[in-house]
Amino acid sequence: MDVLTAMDLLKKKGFKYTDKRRDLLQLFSDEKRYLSAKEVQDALKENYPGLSFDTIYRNLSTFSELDILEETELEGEKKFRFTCPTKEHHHHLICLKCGKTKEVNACPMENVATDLSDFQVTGHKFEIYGVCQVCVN
Amino acid sequence: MDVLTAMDLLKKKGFKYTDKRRDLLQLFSDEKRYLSAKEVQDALKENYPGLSFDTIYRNLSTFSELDILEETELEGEKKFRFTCPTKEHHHHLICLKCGKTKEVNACPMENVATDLSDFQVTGHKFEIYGVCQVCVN
DNA sequence: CCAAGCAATAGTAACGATTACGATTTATAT
DNA sequence: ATATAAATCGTAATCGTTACTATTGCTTGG
Repeated sequence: MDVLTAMDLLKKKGFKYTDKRRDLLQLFSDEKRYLSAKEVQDALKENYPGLSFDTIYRNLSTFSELDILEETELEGEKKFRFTCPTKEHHHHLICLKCGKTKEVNACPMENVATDLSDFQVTGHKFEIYGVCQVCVN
Repeated sequence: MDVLTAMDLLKKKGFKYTDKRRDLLQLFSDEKRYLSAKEVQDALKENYPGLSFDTIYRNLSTFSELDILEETELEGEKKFRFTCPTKEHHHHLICLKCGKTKEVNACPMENVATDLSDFQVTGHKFEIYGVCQVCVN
C-alpha cells in the first residue's frame, strides 16, 4: 500500500480525489507509526490551518474501513497507522510515547489451547507496549 | 480475592470502611465479569440512588491500583472485573455484549521470537473477543 | 469550457465518558 | 463525644469523538 494505490482505491470506490486526502495519506506514508487525530491536525496545520476534526475523523475512519490504515486504541485515544506492507497476519510492539511500531510475527491464536467453542469468536488483540530507544532518553 | 479480604486490604492501606465500598465489591464478586461505570451505577441505584460518578470512578481506580479489580478498555469504555482467583498470569476471552470472560492460560509473551531489545518493554495485552452463548441469541 | 449535482469540508455544536471541584457528610482514633 | 481527615454528593469542566448546517470544490456530461 502506498499513497497512489490508496488514492486509486478511493477513486474506484467512488470517493473524490482531494489534496487533503493525498496529504493525509502522505503523512502516514512518511511517518509509518501510530498517530492520533490531534497529531494529524498538528502535522497538517501549516498547509491546512483550518482543517476540521470532522474532516480528519471522517477520512481516518474511511481509510480504516478500506484497510488503507490500521486502527487501534491506546490509553483512551484512537490511533492510526499506514497499513503494513507485510502480507501475513501479524501484531505489533508499540512505543507508547511516539507510536513507533515493530512487527511481531507470531500470532497467539495459533496455539491457544483453551476451548473457545462456547463463544462465537469475532476477533483478538495482541499488542506489546514499551518505549523505543529514541523516546527512552 | 473476596469481598472481606479486599475490605481488609483497604483498611490496612488506610482507606475507610464504607457500605458503598462493600456493596461495590460485592457486586463485582457476584457478577465475575467486566462492568462499566454506568453498569455499576445502574446496579447500585436501588440502594444508592444518588451514587455519583466521582465516587464510582474514584473507587474503581483505587481498587484497580490495589489489584482488587482488573481493568481493561473495550470499545472506548473502561471496564472492570473482580480479580481472578487464578494465581498464574493469564489472559481472557471476553464477551463484548455482557463482559463475561473465560480464562486463556497461554501467554503469547512466552514464545515471541521477535527481538524486543530495541524497546523497553513495559507491558502487553492479549484479549480474544466474541459473543457468549447467552448473548448470541 | 461550463454548469449541474453531489461529495467534501469548515466551523461549530453536541455528545458520552471521565475527571475535578467545593461543600457537606461520615468513619475512625483519641 | 469530639477532632480530623477521608469519602461522598451534586455538579461543572474536560477530553476525545461524532454530528449538523452552510458552503466549497471535484467530477462529469453536455
